[in-house]
Amino acid sequence: MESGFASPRADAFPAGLRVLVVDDDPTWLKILEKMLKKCSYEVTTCCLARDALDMLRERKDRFDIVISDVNMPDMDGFKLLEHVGLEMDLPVIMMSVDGETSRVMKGVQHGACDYLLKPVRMKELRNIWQHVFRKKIHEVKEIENHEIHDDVQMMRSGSEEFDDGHLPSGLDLVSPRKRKDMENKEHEDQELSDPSAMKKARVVWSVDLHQKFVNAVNQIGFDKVGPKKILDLMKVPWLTRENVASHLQKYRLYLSRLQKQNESKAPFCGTKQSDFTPKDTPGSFGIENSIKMHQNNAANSSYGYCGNKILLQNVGSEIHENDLKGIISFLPITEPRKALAGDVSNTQKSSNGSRVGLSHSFGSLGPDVNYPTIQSPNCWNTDIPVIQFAQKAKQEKEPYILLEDNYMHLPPSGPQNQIQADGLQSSPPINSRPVTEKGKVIATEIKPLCTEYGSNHVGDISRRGQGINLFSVQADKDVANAQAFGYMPTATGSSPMRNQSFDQIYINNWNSLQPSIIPEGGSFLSSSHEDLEPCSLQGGYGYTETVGFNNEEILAYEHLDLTADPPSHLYDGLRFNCDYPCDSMEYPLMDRGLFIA
DNA sequence: CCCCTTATCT
DNA sequence: AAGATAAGGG
Repeated sequence: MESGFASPRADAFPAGLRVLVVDDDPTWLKILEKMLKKCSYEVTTCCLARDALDMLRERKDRFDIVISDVNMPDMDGFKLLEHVGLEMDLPVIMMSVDGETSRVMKGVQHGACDYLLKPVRMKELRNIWQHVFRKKIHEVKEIENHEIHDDVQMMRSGSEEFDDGHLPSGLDLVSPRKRKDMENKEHEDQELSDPSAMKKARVVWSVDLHQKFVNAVNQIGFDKVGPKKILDLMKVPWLTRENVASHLQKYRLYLSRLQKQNESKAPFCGTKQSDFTPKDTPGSFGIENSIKMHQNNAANSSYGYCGNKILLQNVGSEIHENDLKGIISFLPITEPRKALAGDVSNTQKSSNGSRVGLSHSFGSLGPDVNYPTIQSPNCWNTDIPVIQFAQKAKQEKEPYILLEDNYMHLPPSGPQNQIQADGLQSSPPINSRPVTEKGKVIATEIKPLCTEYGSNHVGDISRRGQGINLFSVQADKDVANAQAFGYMPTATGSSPMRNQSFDQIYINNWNSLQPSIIPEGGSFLSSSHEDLEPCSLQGGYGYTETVGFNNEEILAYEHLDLTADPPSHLYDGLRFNCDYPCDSMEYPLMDRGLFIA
């Protein structure tokens, strides 16, 4: 299904939304451009309405939305609006300094989908995608009336387009459901014309999304998190505070559940892996077991919140371990490097009665990372993480927003999973030393990922911070990613993983990051991973660089006075140091899991 | 108000 | 179970 919205990264919608800004005042242009870019939109500016019109005429599909000032010398904004409305089907947002009702009305009458008052606020811009989205829904619904689709089926059948992680073109954000008949049409139309009446599509917290979330949480600091802050840091325009709040609630819930689990099992930990095993919903793929093992093992390689805490601490924040309410506090401080994978069963058995087994593994983070490998042949699939979600989506009755490519990747059937999984699995982890425990689990030791910085930072983290099992199925993919990344800088060239599966993982992963890395360039897709590679390495691991930026700065920018240009260095700094990709790379090994238990 | 948390609903 | 929404509090 084609979409009018040909954003490079449909799954990252609305990142990459192509906005044309028209304003005769260059200062405003600049401000708006920056603000819009901060929303991860792709911005084109134009100070002449005529030029704008020309551009639009030249290629109607070059933009998703137009924002135009009302008062312009060469052409009245309304005129432009009229033309655009007439000649192309683009949502247009008008703006002006005054909010005179008649003007606004005129704008709306002429077909403006919105009317903004200057100074325009970030919030408003962040939201403009909705107009595109709305239009998109219209289209989808229209199509729906003619074709019968099962959404999941559709996704699957079209999976070739999606599998490569390249634009599935379009807002498959709305999963179209089967349409009964025309009876509903009126209802639908009503929905369409009145978005407020429309059932909101649920946000699916995909791996990537959750990753952003966790990164944000980490950045903020555990004791200081709040939905709003997280939202701001995540820089996902379409996300609402409520979304985040809800997710946060679940996240906390999950963590506390985890804690309890750990508390009760810890004394005996190591004695029974299965005790750790959460009750997974039985699945038809037969991967449940491995997943469980994953989770268990993953516990050993996930560092939860603490990492960042400690990082912050290192940078001067006054954070004490007990600040990590219930998250870290329940875990004892462990000596680093004490436990290697090889010792796992050992250490666990000899645990001193306080979840040491778990902690030990954490302790090994810095230099030695316990890395969960999967034995089951069909569970090592980059795409598998989605399964839970995908299944859910399948049975879900309401429209789902499938925001990340992961869902698109879902292979049609088990076998395919297996194939990929096998492929992946056959590539042994780097420097790995597999250790079997109870004949089920293979724990693999991984050497320091990034020794240069690892000793400084990660080392610290591991030393003091013990984590929680934030991993689930999804985590494994991410661990893999982390490893892939981690190894990049110091790769000795002998990494088989890199050869075989790195690219795939890497690309998959980066695809979803792209919008935030290249908000400016315009050519999302053209950026191959070669382009990205350096970025991931330098920016990704530049802990010291990124740490300097914090919320306040971001906010400062956001509240930037309109008369003044935002300091470009700051802006750039934000973009390159603080944006998601870099952030997310800061702690490549941490917090990469979803908390689906 | 705005934001956060908790409870409840779907 | 995962997310939305309502309710209550600072």
